[in-house]
Amino acid sequence: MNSKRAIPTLHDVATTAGVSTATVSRCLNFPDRVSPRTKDKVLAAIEALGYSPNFGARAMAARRTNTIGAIIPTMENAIFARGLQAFQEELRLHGFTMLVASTSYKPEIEEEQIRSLVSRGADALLLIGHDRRPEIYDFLETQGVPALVTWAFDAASHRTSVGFDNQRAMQEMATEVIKLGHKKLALISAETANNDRALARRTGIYQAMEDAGLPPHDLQVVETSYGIVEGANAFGEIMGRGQKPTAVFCGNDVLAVGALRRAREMGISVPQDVSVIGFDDIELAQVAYPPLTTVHVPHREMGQKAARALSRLLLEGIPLEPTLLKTTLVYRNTLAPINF
Amino acid sequence: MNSKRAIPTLHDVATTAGVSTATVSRCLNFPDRVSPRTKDKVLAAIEALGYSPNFGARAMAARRTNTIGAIIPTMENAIFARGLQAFQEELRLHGFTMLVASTSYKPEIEEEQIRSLVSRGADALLLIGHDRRPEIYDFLETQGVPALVTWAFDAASHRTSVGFDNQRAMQEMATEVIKLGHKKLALISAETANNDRALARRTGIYQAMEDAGLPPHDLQVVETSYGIVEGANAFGEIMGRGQKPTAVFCGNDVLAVGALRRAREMGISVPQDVSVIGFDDIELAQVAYPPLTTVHVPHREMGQKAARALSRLLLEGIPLEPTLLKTTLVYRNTLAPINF
DNA sequence: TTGTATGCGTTATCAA
DNA sequence: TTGATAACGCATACAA
Repeated sequence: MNSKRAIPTLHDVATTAGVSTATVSRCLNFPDRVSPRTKDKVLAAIEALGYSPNFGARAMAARRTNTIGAIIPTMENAIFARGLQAFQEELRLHGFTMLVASTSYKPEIEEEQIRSLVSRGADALLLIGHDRRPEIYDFLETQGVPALVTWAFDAASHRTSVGFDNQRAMQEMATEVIKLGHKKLALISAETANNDRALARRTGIYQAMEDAGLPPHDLQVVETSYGIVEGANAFGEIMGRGQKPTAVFCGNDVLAVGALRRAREMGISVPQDVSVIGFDDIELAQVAYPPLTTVHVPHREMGQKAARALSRLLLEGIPLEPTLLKTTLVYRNTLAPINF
Repeated sequence: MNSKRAIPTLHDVATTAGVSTATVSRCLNFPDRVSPRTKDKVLAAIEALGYSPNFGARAMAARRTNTIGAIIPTMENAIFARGLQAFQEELRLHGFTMLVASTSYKPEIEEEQIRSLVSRGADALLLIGHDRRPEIYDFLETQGVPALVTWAFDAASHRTSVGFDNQRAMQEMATEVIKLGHKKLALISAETANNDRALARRTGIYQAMEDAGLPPHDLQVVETSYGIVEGANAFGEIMGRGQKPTAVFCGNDVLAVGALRRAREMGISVPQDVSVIGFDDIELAQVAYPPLTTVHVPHREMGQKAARALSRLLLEGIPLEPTLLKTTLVYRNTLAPINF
């Protein structure tokens, strides 16, 4: 009649099953190194008591957790969802569990989350982009926690990454847009302060303009935080000015969808009056109206390869190696030649 | 010149600072119970060594983790994002950390995740909906882990929840739709098998039809898994049949957006030819074209209240109590009277 | 204010 | 195949 039974431990299971704790432990971790008879007894005891192993104790004794942490800027939209999903699925195949944390794009929070996951015993970490204080990398090193950067690829960085070339991807798109006759360009960018992807994408446009003999300085840039509403407002701001662009690049699809929405509200036709270009090719891009012309990022492939690389490192000691993935341009209905 | 320094522990910090481990521990947990002088020494040592507390050891010694687990069906879309964000923000205020896990709407995976989070020492759990095997609740009880159900409110259930009445919400909407003259109704539903929210929403429509003297049996129901594409296909299926409805309810906004897309592709005008109704009122609903008429769910409020309830339980021992939140109907542009 | 000593639940080494 | 036992890193009751 105890109103509060204690939480069952390995020891309780051992007692109930009439064996030693070592045997119970083996039963859980190396089932074949234990006789069928004992195994049955133990499993029965586990079931009867509702035993669940204590992760902390296990981690401490085994010195590993089979857990890999993923730290992403935001869960609020689908940008990272598909890639993470693939990451998790692949990890699972190798016996690892994923732990996610988000940072709201704030470096302080990211550091906090990194420490938190390391402290929780993450065997490795998945990070987005290269941009962070060197102290963090030092910390990870002294803690012996390998980290893999994704969503970006920077040959110059000595940090290994599995990602794509943000600059080049955007540059390709911009080059096409310029070929179509667009000269007056604008960009709705995510904040570039602590975001190397956003920065690289902007640089890509500059580069394309330069290559085409257009003065990069003419690019109208509006930086804004994330969200459909923010994209809409930025678009309104740009189109409310004297010098109206004929093509508006967006740092990602979410901002682009916001832009499309505001365009509709303002009575501006896309792509007749202005072209709008996204980035990422998330599901939203297909269902936007009009369907969005954008840069396709191989999110699933990225997540999967990242998971494989990390698993192989942890399981077989195979070092991480830089992997560059290809992006492609997806033409839908929001981009038209200038002499439409 | 060691290529591999060991990970610093409390003991290392103590040695470096020339104090005992107890003092270092206090320094971390009760900074004011230690003299400024020693505190400085200790903090310096921590900094110098790059020390980070071992969560597992700490959890084991302290018998709590200040961590609350949240288990949601999916992270792939924004349905749960806003609520979770609010949940996390509020938890943070009370000193708790949120751990998220997702289940892909699969009961087996949910059970696995529940065990995993409990084993990780979660002090409490946030769950979505009531629907799960009683064994799970028993397990949580023997483990002493309180769980709070959200996204649903069932007065009949003895499990405490902070949520809204899915059936009533949908019933209200359906009643309005019927008042507008619609008699031929259809529903694109999420799979109802292990989803009490989806089930309740469907029941709500049945109820409204019955109240209005319409035979519930006439409701055309298509169940589908989650996603914009799935919603589109379901809509196509419904509109391809002989008996075309004049109003199509959707189990959530994501499915509805898919329906809108397919309608456009099929040359069907919304709401002139057919009305489309969503559920949830996520950001997507506002930017859909046409903007979606839907049921607004107070996601942020729900997350916040859930966090408060759990914090108070854990911190002050105040028991959880059932909380019913109100939903509202949001009229945008996808619903029109039948004699349009 | 500080230190000592013990225990938390598990794994893993070593014997049996 | 099994059992005894020593870590693992930390918090805390108690003593100083």
